[in-house]
Amino acid sequence: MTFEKPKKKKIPQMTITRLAQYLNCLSLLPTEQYEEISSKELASKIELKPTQVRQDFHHFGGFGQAGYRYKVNDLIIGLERILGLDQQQKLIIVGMGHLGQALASYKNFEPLGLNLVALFDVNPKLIGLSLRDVPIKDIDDLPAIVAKHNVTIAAITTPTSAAQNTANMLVAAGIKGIWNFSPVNLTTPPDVIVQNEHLSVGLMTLSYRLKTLNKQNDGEQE
Amino acid sequence: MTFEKPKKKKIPQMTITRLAQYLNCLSLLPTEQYEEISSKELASKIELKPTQVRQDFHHFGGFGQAGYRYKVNDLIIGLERILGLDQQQKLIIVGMGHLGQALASYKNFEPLGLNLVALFDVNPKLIGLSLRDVPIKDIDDLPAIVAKHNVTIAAITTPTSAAQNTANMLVAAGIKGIWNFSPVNLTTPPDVIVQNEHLSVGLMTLSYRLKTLNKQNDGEQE
DNA sequence: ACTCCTTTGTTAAAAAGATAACATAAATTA
DNA sequence: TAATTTATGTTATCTTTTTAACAAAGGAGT
Repeated sequence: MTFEKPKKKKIPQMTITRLAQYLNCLSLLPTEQYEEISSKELASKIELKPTQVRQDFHHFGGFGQAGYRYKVNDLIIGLERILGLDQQQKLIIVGMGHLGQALASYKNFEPLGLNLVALFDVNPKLIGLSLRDVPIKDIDDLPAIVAKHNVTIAAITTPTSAAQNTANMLVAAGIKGIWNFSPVNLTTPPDVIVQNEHLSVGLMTLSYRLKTLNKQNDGEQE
Repeated sequence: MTFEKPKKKKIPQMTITRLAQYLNCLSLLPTEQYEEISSKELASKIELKPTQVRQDFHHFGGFGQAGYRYKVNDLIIGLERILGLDQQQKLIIVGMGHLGQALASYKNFEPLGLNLVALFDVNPKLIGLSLRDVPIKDIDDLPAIVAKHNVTIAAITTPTSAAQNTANMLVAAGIKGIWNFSPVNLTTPPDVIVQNEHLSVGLMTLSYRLKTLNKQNDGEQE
């Protein structure tokens, strides 16, 4: 009912990840068809058990009441609030290679309350151009732009070799959260949050799961 | 010593993820400087405790012997083996938008034992071109190419609306592992493994962490 | 050669997380 | 209107995972 405060108890990291998954899943639902949804239905879409969903919600007091199913809209609003997506934040992307361009064209930032302010690169040929009306700036202008627009989040999509230097520059400019797409484990001050998006880790996990599945099916031959 | 079999005990999912992180981290080390590494050093790079590292390794019998530090090369080889990266596998990418191109230019596939065989798209203007000597093919040719080269893994980088159909096609073609970059929760048979790379989930997590950090610093006002 | 320090492997304890069981409440049907 | 079904909130139990403690083993220095 309240979905207000974590009540001083620690929220498990995995719960937060799942809340984000719930929200991602819910926002993809056709709104006409799904005005309401049960924990059972939602769980099945993410391959979880209904209890897990309810327990996750319970950390925040729950989002419905006994007997009713959840109202999808209430869930979305509540989850957005918990995840801090109700307050608009400013975002930049550093490194306009393929990956940076991919991110810049990503349409789902605005619905998440993220406002893409500027893009950065060192390549003079790119500087001055725009992607989706967002200008590509010289990396030297970064501190000024971050300060001017009060940017809090930055995505690093530079080559590996430039990642740590970029991070240093971002920290110096006052960035609070780094969304890191480089494989590097960045060194940053404790008050700066780094969210790693190490693609190779996902790929390795997939490889492992494939291998173990095969072993099971093959009767563990080697 | 043996790092051979999981000994019938279940390996925690998080352990696998960490093994991948260890490997990612180790492969970035300058080889001359780091011939050996201790659990303490490795742990600090990923912000873990040394015990965690040793416990993770212990599931596989360990990689060193008491008194010695780990030999980086032994670790790398052992981890690659556990993760199934020692056996070459074939990979394709479906969807040659920015993200697909980013993936295709990703240089770290080969070191992981992944062999990028072909790229696919529906856009006639792209078909026939090449990226890093890998040809872009018509999506209609997918089944034949998968069968011919014995491709096991496919990355989905299509638009959201095409993701499920693409998955269906991949499954029909005999793909065993799907590396899914679309936000959709795909429906697939149980013997097909889906590794989701839901970017928005990472972003939401970052947002949450930023919010809670601020709350702590602000003394939980609101 | 012996002691001290460092380091890993291993086992045991503690903490955390997921699952199940149960109480409560609304809607539907007889 | 009462009974049944379906649903969530909540608490308790059980399982998993992490952390700590300890034993074994090599290397360095005296």
